Amino acid sequence: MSTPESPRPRRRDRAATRAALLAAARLRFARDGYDATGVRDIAADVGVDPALVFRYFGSKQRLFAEVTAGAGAEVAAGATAGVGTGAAAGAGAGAEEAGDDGGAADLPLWLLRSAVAADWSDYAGEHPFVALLRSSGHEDARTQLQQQICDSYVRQLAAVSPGPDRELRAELLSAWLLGIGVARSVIRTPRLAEADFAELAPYFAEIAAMLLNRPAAAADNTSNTPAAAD
Amino acid sequence: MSTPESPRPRRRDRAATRAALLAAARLRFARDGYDATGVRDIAADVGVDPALVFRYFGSKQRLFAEVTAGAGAEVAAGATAGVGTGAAAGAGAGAEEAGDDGGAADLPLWLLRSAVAADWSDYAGEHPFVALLRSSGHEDARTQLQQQICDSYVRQLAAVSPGPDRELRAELLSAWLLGIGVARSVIRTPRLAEADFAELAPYFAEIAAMLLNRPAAAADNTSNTPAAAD
DNA sequence: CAGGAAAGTCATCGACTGATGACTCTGCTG
DNA sequence: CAGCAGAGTCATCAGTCGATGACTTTCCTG
Repeated sequence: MSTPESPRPRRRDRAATRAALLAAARLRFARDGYDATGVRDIAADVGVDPALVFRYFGSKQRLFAEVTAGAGAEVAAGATAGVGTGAAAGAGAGAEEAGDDGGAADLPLWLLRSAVAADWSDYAGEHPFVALLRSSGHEDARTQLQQQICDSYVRQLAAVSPGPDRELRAELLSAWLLGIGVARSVIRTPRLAEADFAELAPYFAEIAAMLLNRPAAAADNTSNTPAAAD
Repeated sequence: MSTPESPRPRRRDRAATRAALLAAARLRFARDGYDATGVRDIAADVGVDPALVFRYFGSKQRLFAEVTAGAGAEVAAGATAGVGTGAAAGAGAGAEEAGDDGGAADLPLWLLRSAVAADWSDYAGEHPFVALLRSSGHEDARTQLQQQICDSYVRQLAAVSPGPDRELRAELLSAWLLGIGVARSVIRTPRLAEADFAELAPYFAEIAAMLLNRPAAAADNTSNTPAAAD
């Protein structure tokens, strides 16, 4: 339904057909998840016979692996090169001229924008990580997800964070980014689902700075922290 | 594998068999998701014929609906009655004597403990929300998830938060809780997956207090301001 | 134009899914 | 003991899934 089929019988082109199948699979997997996506659906989107999927990719699993590898590469490329350049980010929000003072301090905001405002129309409108989460029942998806999140989010956030426990704090912030994506597009929490980048940025920037820059927060508020644990 | 089958042919008891099927389904759905769970699997766990599932629940969908309704009720009951009483929370961490100072200020920490330290062994060891997320491909699951999260998390967090935008801030905190659960059990981020409640509580308490108590943070820092904290 | 490599199609397989209805067996009651 | 209501089982259906291999059609090349 997404790809309008042309009346012409589609000129034979191995590379183009393969790419079209890959794009259709990317969209389907992102929107419906691995299990709910059938090989016949993907082929129907492109307008070819389902057998071509196996001809070009070997199996549904391998097609999925190729899709997720591409998604991971795309996110990783953006995360490493995006900060400071501001490339490939402008979608809905208007605030694009982020101060290019240092770059490192902008990383959390750049990740937030990538999560809520970037153009992920190739992935059913969601950040690839959230889309990949739909297929988390499969080992391949989880492995890719863990590796890509650690590489793209945690490692870089930890790199701009001083003090001990900086990995834990980086993972906490990564978890927040992920949770925001899930809440917006999967659960559709009313207020958050319609918020744009400009509305979330102040809160996120303040807390990200606090979390990343402060090694060990105030440990005195033991109102109900387990004091006798250790 | 989870339910040890007794060698005796299982005395006939409609209520007990129904309850056993429900428990087995809860575990399977939580661990593997709706699609990956077969009616035959559930019946095999209990040791009865798959046809009994349809006899007692009508369809797989209705069985799933009953499971999720129970999960939602369990979470909601804990969220409404748990703060101040500290009931049904002690699992891994030993501290149960929550400071009964006010109750409202403890809500975020209570939710965190419920997410990372409560005994959810009936749900494959994960918070029901995270478990339910595995079946998010189905409308029923998403509806339940949205309703329960709004009722159990957002509404109560917004109730203890002053000022404008308190719903958005409550949803942001709810998203963080959700993201922490996903990162810990689905993605298995290394540092966060092994952290316990005591390790996370200081960070979470500080940021939750900041997010909930401050109506609108500094709105000028769209780029980066770690300075205008307090 | 002739031929062949390759792009694409067709029919079909075997396994598995949720679901149905007729059946058997158990255990309580009179 | 007889009988009956109902708990549990069996065989089976219709549909879908991923996957395979033989087939047909296209298009480039000589």
